[in-house]
Amino acid sequence: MVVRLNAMGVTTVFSHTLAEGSGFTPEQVRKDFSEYKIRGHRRGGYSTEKLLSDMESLFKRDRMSNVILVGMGNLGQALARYQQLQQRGINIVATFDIDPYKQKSRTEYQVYSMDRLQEIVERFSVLVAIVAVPDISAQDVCSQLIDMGIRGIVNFSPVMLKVPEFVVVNNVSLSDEIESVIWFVRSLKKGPTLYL
Amino acid sequence: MVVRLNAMGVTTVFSHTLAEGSGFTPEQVRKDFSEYKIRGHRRGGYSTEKLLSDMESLFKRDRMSNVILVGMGNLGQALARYQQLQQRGINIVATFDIDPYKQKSRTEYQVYSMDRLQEIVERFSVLVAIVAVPDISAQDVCSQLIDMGIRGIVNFSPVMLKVPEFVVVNNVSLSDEIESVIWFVRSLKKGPTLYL
DNA sequence: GATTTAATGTGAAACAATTCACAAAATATG
DNA sequence: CATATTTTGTGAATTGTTTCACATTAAATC
Repeated sequence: MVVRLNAMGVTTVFSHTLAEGSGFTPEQVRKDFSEYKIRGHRRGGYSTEKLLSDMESLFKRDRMSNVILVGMGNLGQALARYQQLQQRGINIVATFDIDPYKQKSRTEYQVYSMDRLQEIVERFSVLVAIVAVPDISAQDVCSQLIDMGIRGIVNFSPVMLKVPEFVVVNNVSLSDEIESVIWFVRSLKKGPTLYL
Repeated sequence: MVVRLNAMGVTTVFSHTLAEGSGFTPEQVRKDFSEYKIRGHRRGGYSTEKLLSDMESLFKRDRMSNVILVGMGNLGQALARYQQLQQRGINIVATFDIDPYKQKSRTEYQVYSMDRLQEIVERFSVLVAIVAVPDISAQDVCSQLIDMGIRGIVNFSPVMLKVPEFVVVNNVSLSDEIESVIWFVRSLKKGPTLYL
């Protein structure tokens, strides 16, 4: 958003502008900026240029993050072709699948077989992996990854991965996201957060 | 999870079992069940069979929910082929795209052009739509959908949709999910929740 | 059948997040 | 240059969520 504004030639933004565009309240925006020592001007708002550089260093978007993608089924392939990741500084250095036929896929990426994992993780010192494999193999793949040095996992499979506490896991469930909207629409009030 | 346990012949579960498998604490599980009047037995835990039927009626998974999918790019196609949705009672009744060539896609779904929207939303009384179109067309598509009676939107585009208050929107950003893991791994402490 | 054990169910306490309210600063206006 | 206006920055109040602690129940054991 700030990128767009800056590109449009806007030099300053106000907390309420950012809030409207991002779904937060102006107070939340200011509190969060404040906590990370990002300062604005009393009356002139925030400078888009300064904001951009502050946020780049804060999120460390200045250098690209190398990640690997394991599992080249439907979702894996979609992620591999997903433009936005590059723009956000997320660089998929390699993709993997047990099935060598997935190599035929229409992705520009080469799909490696699992036995090349070690080599590539080491070569690019990759710390984060995206797991988009079927549930049955998720835990197995996950354990392998951790052994090879992976310390962060974005898990698209619907199983709770068992990991040591020094590994961070983010579980993303597309079904849950859709189901929660269905729930809201049907009941028009807040439902339980629990999906088993 | 409960489905699997029940299929395996397990007749009772404890709150701590469910907690471990789902990433919540036992207290959270019990509180949530309690709020929705799902009762267990003071020593025998919860009956999987009863749980299953209670949850089905609670989430209204007993009948299928009809949704439509707009935008058959990479992500759209992946979602259209995503098995898990069916299992969760989410039924994609039709898919749409402005580009008629997307009809050639390897999906079993027919891809309709946008002018069939009205007809199909009405015919199947669809209330929820999944939006996986490029950012530039997101707001436009969204407004059309609402005019046609859609009341819930799962938004995969990176723009904040402007909607009337009777419409519920769930914004899902795959980049954010990945970036947050990168953040955690790099800093090993909690970062800001704000991504602009 | 008395006692121990293992679980639920739920108030109360602790903690976290959000909103409110307003002083301080900087610009704009007359 | 005095006054009004706009916006930040942040304590204080509110609201929401998670954890704790324990009474209650039912089964298991002795």
